[in-house]
Amino acid sequence: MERLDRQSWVDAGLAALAQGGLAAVRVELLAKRLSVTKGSFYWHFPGREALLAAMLEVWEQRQTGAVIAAVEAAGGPPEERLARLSAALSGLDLRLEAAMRGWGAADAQVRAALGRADARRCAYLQGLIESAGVPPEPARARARLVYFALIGEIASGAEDWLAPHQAAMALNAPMLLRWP
Amino acid sequence: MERLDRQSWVDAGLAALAQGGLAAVRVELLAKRLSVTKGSFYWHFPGREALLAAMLEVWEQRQTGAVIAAVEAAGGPPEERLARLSAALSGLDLRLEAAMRGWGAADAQVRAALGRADARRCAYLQGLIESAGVPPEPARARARLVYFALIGEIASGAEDWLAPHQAAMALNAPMLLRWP
DNA sequence: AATACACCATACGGTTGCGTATGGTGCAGG
DNA sequence: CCTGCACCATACGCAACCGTATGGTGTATT
Repeated sequence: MERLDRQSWVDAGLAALAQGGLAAVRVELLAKRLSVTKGSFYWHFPGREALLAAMLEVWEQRQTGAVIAAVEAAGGPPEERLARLSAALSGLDLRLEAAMRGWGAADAQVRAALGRADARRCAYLQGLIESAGVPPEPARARARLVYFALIGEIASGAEDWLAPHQAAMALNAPMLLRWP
Repeated sequence: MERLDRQSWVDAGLAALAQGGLAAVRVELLAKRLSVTKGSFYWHFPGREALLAAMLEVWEQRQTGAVIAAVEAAGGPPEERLARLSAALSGLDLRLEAAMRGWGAADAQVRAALGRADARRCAYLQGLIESAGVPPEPARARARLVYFALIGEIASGAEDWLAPHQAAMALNAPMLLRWP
């Protein structure tokens, strides 16, 4: 008889969110997934809202630096790191990232968290592009372009976006790091 | 006593979708918005699924060519049209576009429609970039970059994305249309 | 004027999911 | 051993929606 803790419910909630969106984050469904009943949930949380808040908090801590970590893990010079950005994304939970955007459409606090994450990631990419010799302002514009292109493809809903994205990225990377 | 037709329900459904996502497309809510009861709805449609199908169909007809039309409306040479792309987006229902992505996460038919729209719009942008002297393959990669960056910002949930996007676009347009 | 039909109101049943109340169970410390 | 607490099961009320069944109302037609 494995006992659960708060974190188990948060993880299950995030998994459900990633798979089926906010509508799939249902107390009774998660209980079934965890082989447990609602009684457990309402001991750990006062209600569904508390779970959602905890999920958002955990996501912000875990996933905010994810893109940054992915690029750094690739290593190498700027050209290589940027070109391999998409390749390094395989390890991330991209469905969760997409589901967060959908959630944000209906919740202002989620939108705020998304805005913070986007700002941090864009700032990092800007620094990366600057390190290739591009001045701050155009680097900022290019970072925005690269980052939101990635977000857009993740949110596009296509199943096979990764390979086309990598191909396009390989062709675009030289242009993005070139100056003037 | 204004009588309603099928189209009124479809429009109300799309408006609700744009505002609150798929979860906001509820028969009784739309009825209240239209100052009518469910009895009207179930006369025009066999059920909720039929409304959703009709909504998808209408969206695909109306919104597929929207980006293309927006760029063409801007007019001028390629540099200008691309730079003004974001400016011409003000007239579109971008919240609906974002909500469609969220809907697509849970419905394969919606994903298919989104894929068709994305392909058409990317192909048009590719042609635009090619007309500036860029060869097909890099033009294809750049079109993908520009288009999904737009989708990403629309789906980002931010309220004030338009101005930063326009600023970045103005800086990026010369780079995107330049060859080699 | 009577009828037919398009359109809508009303009232109901069924399902689903949230939240609550309360009782059960295993493991700790005394 | 037994008592207390952390954790869970069970059972229920409640509200929101979907869909159905059926009756009502205005307008056009003959």
